[in-house]
Amino acid sequence: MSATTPETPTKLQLLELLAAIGTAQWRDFAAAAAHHGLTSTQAKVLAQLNGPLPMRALATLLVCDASNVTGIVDRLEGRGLVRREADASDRRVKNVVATDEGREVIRRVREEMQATHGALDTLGAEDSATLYGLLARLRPGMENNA
Amino acid sequence: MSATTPETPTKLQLLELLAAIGTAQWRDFAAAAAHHGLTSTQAKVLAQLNGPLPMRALATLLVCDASNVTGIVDRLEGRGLVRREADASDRRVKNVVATDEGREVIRRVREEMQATHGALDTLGAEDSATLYGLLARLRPGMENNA
DNA sequence: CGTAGATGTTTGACGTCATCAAGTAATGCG
DNA sequence: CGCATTACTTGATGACGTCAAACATCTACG
Repeated sequence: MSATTPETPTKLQLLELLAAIGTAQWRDFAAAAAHHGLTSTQAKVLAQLNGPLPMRALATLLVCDASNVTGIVDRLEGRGLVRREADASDRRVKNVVATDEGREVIRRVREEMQATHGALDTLGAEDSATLYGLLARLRPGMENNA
Repeated sequence: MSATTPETPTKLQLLELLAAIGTAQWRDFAAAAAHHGLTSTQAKVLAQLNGPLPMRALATLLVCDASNVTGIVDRLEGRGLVRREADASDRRVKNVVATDEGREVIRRVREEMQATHGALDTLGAEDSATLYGLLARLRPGMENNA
């Protein structure tokens, strides 16, 4: 057992620790994105684009107004990282697709999250598995909105 | 053992899961803040104010430009959630202090993070301790920036 | 079929967050 | 004193975020 068992933490302590890790990872992500001339929001959008996605779906994923997505995609399109394509079956929708350059940029951003990578490297295989299991149990409850 | 041991996850999987949890918690926080008429940034500032803090220190904590803090504190002060106080020993600095109302509001925001609280409640004492231990090991590496 | 209502996207107005550059005031040290 | 440093503010500018309104297209129902 490489994970020692500390005293049972307060829910508040756990919450605070979770928040700290979350913001640290976010900072790491934002810094890596900035390194490539992207805002964190732009990088976040790019990160969602595994396949073509309608504007509306993007807005839903980002939990923001659809009109907001217009501007973000405009700027990404201006840099050639993304393309709008007409949808075959519904002429109202425009599908957003990452260009080759866009895919490459987001790949590098992920690669360059040094701090996060380094931290994860300190965990052995067994601890990683344990952490993964615990977080996986947390996830569904946290994504259920009110 | 209530935590089953899953297959060893990829570093990428773990990273993605961590990101998902982080954004879910952030959404929860932002929603609770909005419920009290605060932007997430304002709530974040309020959350830092355990004691009096100079503007500059606040900017350092938020990892942003000092000029940015001016506006945020202006708006919080406008709502009576925060006060600027002259520093006794250095007349250049202004210490930001949460008012009673400010403390009350941030207390409620923390209370109302339903999703996060609910998710944490699904973990037993032992699992909480394990998670806490693992995250605590991750934290220092993630906060060391490049 | 044909129109009424729902849906996807964009535009415009507006407020907040973020940066940078410049200005003012106070500190501190030679 | 003089001069660099530090703390805070102001003003310009851009990205994000919301809402309301316009527009085209789809869908359902009579």
